[in-house]
Amino acid sequence: MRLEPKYKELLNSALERSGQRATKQREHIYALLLQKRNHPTAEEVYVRAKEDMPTISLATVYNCLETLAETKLIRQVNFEREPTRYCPNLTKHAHFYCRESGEIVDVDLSDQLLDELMKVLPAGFTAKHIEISYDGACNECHD
Amino acid sequence: MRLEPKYKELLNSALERSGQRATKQREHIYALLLQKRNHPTAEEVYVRAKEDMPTISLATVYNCLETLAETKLIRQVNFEREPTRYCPNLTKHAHFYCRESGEIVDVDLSDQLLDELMKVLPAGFTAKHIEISYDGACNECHD
DNA sequence: AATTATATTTAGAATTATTCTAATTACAGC
DNA sequence: GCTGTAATTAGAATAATTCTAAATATAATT
Repeated sequence: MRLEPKYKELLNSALERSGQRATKQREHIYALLLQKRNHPTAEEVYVRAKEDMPTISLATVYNCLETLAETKLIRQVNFEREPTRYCPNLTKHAHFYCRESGEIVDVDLSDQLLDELMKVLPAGFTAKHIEISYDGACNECHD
Repeated sequence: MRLEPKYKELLNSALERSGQRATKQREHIYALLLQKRNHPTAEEVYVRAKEDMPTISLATVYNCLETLAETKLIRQVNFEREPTRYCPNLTKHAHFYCRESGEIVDVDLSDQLLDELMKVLPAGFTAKHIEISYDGACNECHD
């Protein structure tokens, strides 16, 4: 698993900015999220991480994911109370959860649409973030 | 705690439709959600329910909330992995979570806006439901 | 109204994702 | 190469929720 220079830069500067160290584990987990972008759970990340780094622990996986999320390199994705999933796509997007296949797909959102969503807030309310989740059937699972 | 006839009707027909029985506990929990619409957690519902019905159990509270959600009389509301909250507002709306006060406020959504949100889905995708959550500061908590 | 069948409630145990703890290891600056 | 701090690790702890099996309530039938 190679972490492209571009992302290595991103990781290093994000960690430095928040006063945290660059470690093998953090790099490995970041690389693996970037390489296969299928919104894995912590458990799934753990399984994948062990392939190349057999001594890594589940606690470390949680710690690394937490650090990456804190430094805004990845996003946490939640559907109801299912295990949290992780997403390295930093563009503005929503998530579509297919009830058939269980797959999660990114849905791009325009600034304009996000703007409209902000405008419907009552007076005096200011949102730092909007989270949008669709659920239904994806193109492969025609219902 | 009185359940208005209108809502008693709603409850009874929803339960009947799904082949479930009308019980004191279900009615009580539904009434209490309608009476104070502050998006309580199951634990909070439990505390409130015991005031008038001291022998009710937490498991029953969970069961009743589940039944009410299943029959679409209430909605489950989730923020990240915090405890699920319950909401008897059946109009199309999003939720605003104030990080300061912890309060959750309903935000009405127009059909038009929901339509636009549906339109940004990739071809072949059909959503049964869209869940929208804002988080930031409410009017009382000017940051 | 009594009988029966099924659904619901209940208390407590079990589960599951996640966080915490304390000891060990790694890293950065001197 | 030391020294101090941060990160990793294994395993225990936590917290929300679900499950289990027995007791009770409700509805349907006689």
